[in-house]
Amino acid sequence: MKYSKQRELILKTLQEHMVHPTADYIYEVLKKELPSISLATVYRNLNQLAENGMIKKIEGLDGSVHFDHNLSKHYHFICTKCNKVYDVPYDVAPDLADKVLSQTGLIIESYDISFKGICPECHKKEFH
Amino acid sequence: MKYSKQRELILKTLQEHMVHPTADYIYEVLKKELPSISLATVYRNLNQLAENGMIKKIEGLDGSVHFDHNLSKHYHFICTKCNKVYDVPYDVAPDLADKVLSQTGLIIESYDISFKGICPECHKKEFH
DNA sequence: ATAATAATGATAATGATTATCATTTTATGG
DNA sequence: CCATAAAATGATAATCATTATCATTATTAT
Repeated sequence: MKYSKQRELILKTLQEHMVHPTADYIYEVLKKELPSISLATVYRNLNQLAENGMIKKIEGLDGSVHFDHNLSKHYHFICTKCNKVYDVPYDVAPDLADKVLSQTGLIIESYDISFKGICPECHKKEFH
Repeated sequence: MKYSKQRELILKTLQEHMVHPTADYIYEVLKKELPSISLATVYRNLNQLAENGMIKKIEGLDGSVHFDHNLSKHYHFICTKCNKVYDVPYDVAPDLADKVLSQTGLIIESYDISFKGICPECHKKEFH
């Protein structure tokens, strides 16, 4: 993997955004800094970074794809109102791979939990 | 929701297939029984059934969407080779909603776990 | 039976992602 | 430090799953 300014900027942008952005969101943000950047380059690099384990891909409720720079073990909470993604600490369900192995014999490489509910922000809005 | 033969057949087909089929797979199967059926009808009804809680939508690894007639609580194992979906029993991780609530304050409506790994079938093929 | 409502089939439209390809950038090694 | 090979880019066309549209048909309740 050869260095490129675009890839560096994409990774930096992902790390600076606490939300878990989509490819298109990163593209829109980066256009301000590097107007010549192409949407294809953003997709290419996000996928490449994910394949190399430098970032993670998350699937949203509505089928939307988000990216996460946080490599430490954790899960995700997706708001059913606004589709935003939040982190949930790993220790709510540690070592599930071992449990699955002993109960089913399946060898687990990785797993992800997506919790669904209404986030505090949207919950607030419900009551103005 | 009004009765229709198409919806009944779609639900029946889903129930008869142990795999968790995609909309297109169901369409291909049903065409043999009811050649006049339209792909749009299959999509429409699967979504409608899912909205009414009669079946469940699952997101695959590659972004593909599968449907599941099994409403009892359980999780999913997705093979990273063949993308097939298998069931994992609920009791490998029961009552996570309560744990998340007490640790984060987030109110969980539902959650799904997708385990990833290589399924026994693909594992066999690796060594012929 | 009839009127109201919902569902269908066919197809066009959408939207996100990927493929293509000529050009440019990066790494390397003589 | 140039020359070459390999990889990355930007622009855009292509793809593919899903959704929207709409005229027609089927279902339900009165």
